[in-house]
Amino acid sequence: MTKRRPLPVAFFRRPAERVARELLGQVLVHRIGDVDLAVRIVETEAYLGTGDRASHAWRGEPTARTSVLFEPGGVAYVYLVYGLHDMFNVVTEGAENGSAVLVRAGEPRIGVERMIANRGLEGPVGAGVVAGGPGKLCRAMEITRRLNGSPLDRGELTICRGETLPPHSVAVGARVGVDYAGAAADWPLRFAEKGNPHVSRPHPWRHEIS
DNA sequence: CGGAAGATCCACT
DNA sequence: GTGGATCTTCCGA
Repeated sequence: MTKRRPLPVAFFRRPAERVARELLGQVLVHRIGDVDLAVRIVETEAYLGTGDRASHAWRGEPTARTSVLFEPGGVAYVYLVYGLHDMFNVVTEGAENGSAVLVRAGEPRIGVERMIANRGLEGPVGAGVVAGGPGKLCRAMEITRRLNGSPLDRGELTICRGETLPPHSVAVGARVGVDYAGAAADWPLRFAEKGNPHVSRPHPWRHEIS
């Protein structure tokens, strides 16, 4: 029941780093029947695919799990980590390199009570508790592997036009939880809205443009 | 075909 | 700050 316009696929068919940065401030909407759940995206990470040891697609060849990473940008890549948590990503660029953007945190906007219930909590809750983390966001938004490969410019799960953050509002740092990735672990591919309390965790931001 | 490791979260010390 | 939960995926043999 949200009157918003989904971003066109052209938005996603650009370099992952650019998409990750510009996804901040946009709105992720999950329409379930006639009910909407929505969060404003406040934290993302780019995964470059081929050659990026932190990426599931770093070898450059699709596998059973990663086949949707090698589809043209604009579809969802949802997978399970640690046997417990779903992770929601947006596939970017063309079909060549398997790049994607992980959505790490959102600011609850629509359907907040339902999201709180989905997380097994009772309101009111503090900032970042409901969707401040990739696993928490998926749980709150009812995003599961069922939506793997789903288009994001139409249908049940969409990313809609919100706002575009000015450069001075964006913090940049190293990606979280990828220590195994060698040199790629230090690449500055994590983006967040500067100072937003819903961001998943404090981190030594590498460039805080003020 | 076995096993190691994982883009996390939560409870507990 | 540390450890356990939980299970799929993928590599190497």
